[in-house]
Order: sequence, then structure tokens, then C-alpha cells
Amino acid sequence: MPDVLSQKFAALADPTRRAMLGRLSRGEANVSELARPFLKGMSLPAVTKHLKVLERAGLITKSRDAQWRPCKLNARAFKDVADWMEEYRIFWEESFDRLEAHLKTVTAKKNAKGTSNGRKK
Amino acid sequence: MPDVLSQKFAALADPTRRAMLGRLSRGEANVSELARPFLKGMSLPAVTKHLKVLERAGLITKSRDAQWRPCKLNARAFKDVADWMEEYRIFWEESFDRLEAHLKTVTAKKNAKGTSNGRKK
DNA sequence: CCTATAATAAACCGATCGGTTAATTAACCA
DNA sequence: TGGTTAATTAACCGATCGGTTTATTATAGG
Repeated sequence: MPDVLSQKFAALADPTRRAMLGRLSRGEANVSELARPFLKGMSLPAVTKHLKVLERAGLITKSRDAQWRPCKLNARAFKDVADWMEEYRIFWEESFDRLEAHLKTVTAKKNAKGTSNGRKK
Repeated sequence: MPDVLSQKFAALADPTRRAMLGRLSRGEANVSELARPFLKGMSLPAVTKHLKVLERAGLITKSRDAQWRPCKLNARAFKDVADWMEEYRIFWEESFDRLEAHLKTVTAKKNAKGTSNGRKK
């Protein structure tokens, strides 16, 4: 249930929520500011729900200022998503030689330790 | 519907599927090989479904070899996920100074485009 | 031909998702 | 006090998700 990485990927799997993060990457904003670009297409409660998903995933934090709820990006929360991705960087970025070398070391590690999936860091 | 980035994030939002990708990062494998670690916990059709999700997201490709379906990682497909993440790297990785600088340039870009902010503080 | 193996398809099920409308809470302000 | 604004809650809805069981399609091989 508290598979935090899955929660983060799931939170990112929605264009509305990614757009909200995009907005927050330029600075804090309260709920109605965040809602503004979307109110033509969805209701305010829908926005609240999206923000709750982002908040539960740890990607944003909400605070209180009178009747406003300023939201901000929670930068560190992006790190474990990025860290997971990092293991695959070699597959799209490096040269073929280095990919071969990489596969060799991974295979070697596997044979040496008998780790079932190498998914820990 | 074909929001390909959302599809990819959604495909990654499941530990079983991520483990399958982890396996494939060490080389090709057919369906039953990929299924083996999970057959204690789920049926083979469930595995087939997970693989279909990964395939539709473009993260893997399946080919045919007699009655086997060798699967392999589709490296390039990871790139746009990584590219999206890249915009947020500065928030968890760089120094505070550089973060401030970054925010300034982003804000400048935004103002240049005429999208006014109107925040009062 | 027959049978075993690899994999998928189909139909179904409960839970979660993304949205709605209507009602409610909380704070400011005249 | 009473009205306005900001935001959330609750109840509901259809669609999708992750899983099941059962049946089906291909292919290999004695």
C-alpha cells in the first residue's frame, strides 16, 4: 500500500497534475491560482483532488495563509523517481560499447551475489 | 487518449512492472522467464497483461520465436520520461544560488511571453 | 496424430480513478 | 452580523485497473 515510488509515478501519470507541477516550478501558488488554467475544463473540487494526489505522493506541500492554501513543490520528493530512472539512463544515452560493458558488470554482479532483482540501491 | 507520457508514467507506477523492466535491463527474456518471480503471487494471464501495458507504453517490444515471445527493453522510450524529469533536476540537485538563478530565468521567459502574474504579497 | 508447452483471449469482479453536483467549513471584511 | 471568497467534503457515477478462471491458439516433438 505505501509503495511510495508507485504513488509518485501514478501522480505523474496525469497531464493536469504535471501542468500543476510545472506551474509550481515557477514558484508558490494557492489553489485558485493553480486552478485557473483548468476551470474551463473541470470544477474546483476536481482540482482539489488532483492536488491531494500530488500531496499524498509527497510531490507538493500545502500550508495555510488565512483562507488560502499556498502550495509549493517538494523538490526532494522528485529525487527517488529520478534515482530509479537513473539506472536506465545508460540505455538511451551511452554508446553501444558502454552499454555492453554495463550489461557485463550487471551480469557479473548477479552471478556473484545471486541477487534476485538488483532493485535496491 | 494517446497521451504517451502519461501512459509511460502509468506503466511505471506498478512494482511488478518495474521489476520486469529491471529484469529486462539485464537482457532479453521471454514471457515465462519474466513471469517466474511472480508466479507465486499471480497467474500467468496477469503477467501477460502487465507486459501488454509495458508494450503499449512503448517501454518494451515483443517479438516471436516459435511459441516464445522474447521481450526486450525499448531504451529510447525511457528518454521522454527522463526529459520531463530533467526540468526538475535543479530542484533537488543544485545549490540554492543556482536555484534562485533558475527561477529568475524562468520568470523572465514567462514575462517575455506576456503571461502576467499579478501576485501580490 | 497426439500431447505437452508458451502465451493469449474472453468474461468477469471488486477497487480505484477522474470527474460531477451540492453542501459545508473557514476566514476576511463592511 | 451577515455576505463574500477560498477551499474542502460527501455522495455519486462511469471507466479503467489489477486480478481471477476458463477456454483457445500456436508450435514443438515423440
